[in-house]
Amino acid sequence: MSSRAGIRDVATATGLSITTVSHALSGKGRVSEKTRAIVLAAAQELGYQPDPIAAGLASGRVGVIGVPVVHLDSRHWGHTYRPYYAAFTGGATMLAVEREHALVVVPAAPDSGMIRRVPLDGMIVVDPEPNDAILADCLRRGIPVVADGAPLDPGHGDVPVVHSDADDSLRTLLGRLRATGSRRVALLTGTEADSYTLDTGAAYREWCAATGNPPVVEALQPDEVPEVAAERLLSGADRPDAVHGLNETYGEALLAAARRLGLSIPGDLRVTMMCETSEDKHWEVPLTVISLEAAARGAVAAGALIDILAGKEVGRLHVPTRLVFRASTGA
Amino acid sequence: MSSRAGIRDVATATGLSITTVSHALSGKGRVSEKTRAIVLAAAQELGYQPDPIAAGLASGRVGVIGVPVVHLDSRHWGHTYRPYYAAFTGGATMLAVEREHALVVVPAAPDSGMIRRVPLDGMIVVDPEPNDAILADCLRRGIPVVADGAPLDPGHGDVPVVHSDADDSLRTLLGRLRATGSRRVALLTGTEADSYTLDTGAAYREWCAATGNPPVVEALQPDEVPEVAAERLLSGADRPDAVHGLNETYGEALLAAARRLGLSIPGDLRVTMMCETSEDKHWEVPLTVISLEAAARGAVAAGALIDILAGKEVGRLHVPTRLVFRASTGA
DNA sequence: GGGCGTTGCCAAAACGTTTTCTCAAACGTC
DNA sequence: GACGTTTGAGAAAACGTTTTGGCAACGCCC
Repeated sequence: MSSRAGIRDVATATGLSITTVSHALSGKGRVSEKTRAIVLAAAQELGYQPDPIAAGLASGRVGVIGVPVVHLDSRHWGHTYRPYYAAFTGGATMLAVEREHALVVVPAAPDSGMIRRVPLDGMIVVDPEPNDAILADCLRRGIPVVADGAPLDPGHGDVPVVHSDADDSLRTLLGRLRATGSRRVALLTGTEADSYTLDTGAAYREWCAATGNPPVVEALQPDEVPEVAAERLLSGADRPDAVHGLNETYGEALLAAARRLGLSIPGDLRVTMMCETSEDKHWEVPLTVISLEAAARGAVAAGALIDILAGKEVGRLHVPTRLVFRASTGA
Repeated sequence: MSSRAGIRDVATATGLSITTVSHALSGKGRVSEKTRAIVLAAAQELGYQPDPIAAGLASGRVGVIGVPVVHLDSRHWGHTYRPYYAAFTGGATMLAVEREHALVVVPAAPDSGMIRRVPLDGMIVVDPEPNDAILADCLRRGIPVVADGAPLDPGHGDVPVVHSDADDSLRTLLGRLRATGSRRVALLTGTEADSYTLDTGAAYREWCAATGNPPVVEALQPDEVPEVAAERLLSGADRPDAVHGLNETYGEALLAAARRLGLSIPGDLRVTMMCETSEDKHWEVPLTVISLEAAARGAVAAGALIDILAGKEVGRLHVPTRLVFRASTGA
């Protein structure tokens, strides 16, 4: 009676075989209703809890999928990634639980190798870099991976990717600003080299080149708080008449800076931003936002991964961006 | 050559036994340097990665500790818990990695039973409730637990707890406000029934009763944003001359409301708050804050848990609160 | 050269499940 | 009553490691 009860104890307690107990509890084999009831009662009585590790070894599956989080130590994490990750994992968790899986978030430095030690059936890698160490770890370990966002280099050919049309939406948004009168549409961004920041910057510059909008990019300097950069952008000589914030933190910084400088929105300045968290904040003006729909993306990624684990083929994964025009852009 | 290489493949490739390969890779047994080099080379060559599940079953340890997150769906989560959890898991992760463990965050509804399926050696339960379902799950499953914060009911006798002196610090803080002239020190809080909210409220009321400060408590109504409650508190007839915010979200709401109402800080109003995240934000006034030192608490909890897993006894766990007086209280 | 500790390696037994295969009994059907 | 088919249950083989206990071989000391 020292250690916990195992399936063997349930078997001997009921006088049945281990096989029958396993079948009765999992509902897999053929077991009469009467026997099943006996087993259930005995298991309850003994406080039997199947050992997930042993079950995992035998079945080859542990029912756990992981999401590595890698930017934890960077300042950028708090501004850009955390809101996205929070929404993403929320959506992924809901779907995973629906489908009898657990989702774990593994804070992991790319080189610590920790990710290799965690028992997992599969992994969702968010915004992988061109030669992503974590992604490589997973593939080497042989566990299925679904990627969120960035397309991958050809090396990892067959990793399904949840695609995004964020660039298209950004162009649509900027185009609308320009079509309704804005002549200096600026971008408030960061200097980090992650793919979201880079892609957004590139899309903005391309759009400028294509439309004749003067490219005005203000980037946070290292160790600078967003409000300072926003204020610098808005107090220069050629003040922009519209600004898109890379994320909600920067967007709110724009609001704060405008307030401090006495600029009215949308009269003196139009403001838009990417926003992944709830939009019911107490902004002074309803904001035009573009959302990647992080929660939906998480759910799609988790669903695809669980499909793969179940042996199903997955098709093209895509979550459309959502674009909402509100008063901060005059409509 | 179909599936991944196992330890057996390394053994046959080198002509050594499985035992020797295991010893060479783990550094546990007695293996000559020459043999070890041969094994390492072969393992590298074959891309061998030990299966964490099999290793876990054999050794009884998977090297993973978990932190369940349970409030994800509540609005309160975003205001109060998320900053604390973020800092806490950050500290816990750092320490876990230092000591060769991985930390996973398990988003778990208390009744979903998911927590029972994740292979774990131990768990850190943050702010457990009086009859905490997750805590009970862990104990039933027989895995060691360390609790953060709330003392536990006697049922779970021997769970180590990271203690806090938040109540003492709050009394010190409030006392200082009163000693330096504040006569109506209010509290901006929520209506949630979690232990942090309840304990803070109780400590405040006790302090009021003991000192004669009129108890002024403003609580967010359900579905209300903090700014609205803050503005209500500050625009009433008997406006308080100092307010303590339950968390950084509420504290910032107080700043926003004061700004909107044209109140100067600390002239018209002193503001203090609990704050767990970085304090280098761009507040208009340097703020007096009280910090539970969430990151340190996470590290202490993780360290204690790993000690327990290693068979060591742990003593009393305590992380002192940090109290910093700044300009928002006139000092 | 006998006793004894050390070194280097291995065979085999765990670890606690799931799963496959087999088997007996019960039940219909002609 | 012989012959499928279905039902209920069990024996035993995985699953891929770690760990225990043992066994030679070697060197050292007296």
